[in-house]
Amino acid sequence: MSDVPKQRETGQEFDLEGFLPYLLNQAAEATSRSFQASYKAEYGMTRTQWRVLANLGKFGAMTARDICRISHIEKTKVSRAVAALEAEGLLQRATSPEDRRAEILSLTDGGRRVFRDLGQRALAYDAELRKRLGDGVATQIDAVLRSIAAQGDPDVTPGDD
Amino acid sequence: MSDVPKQRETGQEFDLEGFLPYLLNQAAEATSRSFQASYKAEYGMTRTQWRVLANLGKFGAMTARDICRISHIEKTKVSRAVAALEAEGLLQRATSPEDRRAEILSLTDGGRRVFRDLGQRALAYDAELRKRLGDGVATQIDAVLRSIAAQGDPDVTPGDD
DNA sequence: TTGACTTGGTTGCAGATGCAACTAATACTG
DNA sequence: CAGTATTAGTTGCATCTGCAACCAAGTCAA
Repeated sequence: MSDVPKQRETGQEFDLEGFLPYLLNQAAEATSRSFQASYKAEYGMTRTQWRVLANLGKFGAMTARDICRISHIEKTKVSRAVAALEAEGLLQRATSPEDRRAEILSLTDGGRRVFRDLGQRALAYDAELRKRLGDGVATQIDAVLRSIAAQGDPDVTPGDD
Repeated sequence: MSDVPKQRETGQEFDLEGFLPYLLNQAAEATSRSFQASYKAEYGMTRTQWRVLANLGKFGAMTARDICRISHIEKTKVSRAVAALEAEGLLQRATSPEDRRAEILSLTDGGRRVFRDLGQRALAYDAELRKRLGDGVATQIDAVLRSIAAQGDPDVTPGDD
């Protein structure tokens, strides 16, 4: 950690604008932010809430823990998002019969309705974005991003979303 | 805003895992987080602080406003990061002679030292990541991400980092 | 010069987050 | 079955962030 293998200062200089974490963040923020308007303005939802809802909408009922695993969102965040969504009547909890610690989460009818609405918007937004990027890129980008997300750093704790 | 053009529910279903904002966030968080250890553990710096420092290190003295323009980080965030970095003795301010509202920011020797150190680590981290991605991808990804960051959404406010 | 408007930066405040500590239910192990 | 270690979720607390309101210096125009 502290034994940087004697890099000559004259080696190469750091270029912020070519630094992947930086570029990824810029791109991620730009897109998330612009789509954010959809769930924030109309439903007063948080990014995390939208994601939790999206996961439940997409994969069906499951526990908070499953959501953490699938989405890599930290459990605290999920916990609070679930509480908020429940308060809004968008999702329900049911103690798992097999493990009374776990709660099976599922969307209510209202939740599903919101999911359908936002899902359609997301689809439209995504399509538009990909169209601008061009087919060639659009088809490759997913795999690349998934790969980066997975590798990020091999030897580091799970982290969150 | 509320006139979703009659999308048949039966059209196509929303696939969270193919949603660019989602994928980008996963990738961005994964990389940023893992690199975060470098500046957080050793220098107790924040992501924003690291970015401000990186910008100053890379582009030299400039005003907070310039940093906002270049990095798209929101001005409040920059303001606080600058205050923190100054408190740590990593940067200095000097009232601009031409415009006394503006402050020319520049790294101190200590700041430059930290920049060199973190810059080298960033370089190493980035190189490793790109190596794993493979040359083909690595050379294209930058342009794509920049394009996404720029387009994100054409008609939306500047936003932040 | 005066008064209205813009611009560089800071601050107040209400959220949103991360991390560690904590509760409750389970799973092991002898 | 007791006793300890795990695991699902929640909560306290100390930041970090976003947005709007707010100064102070500048600009512009009458």
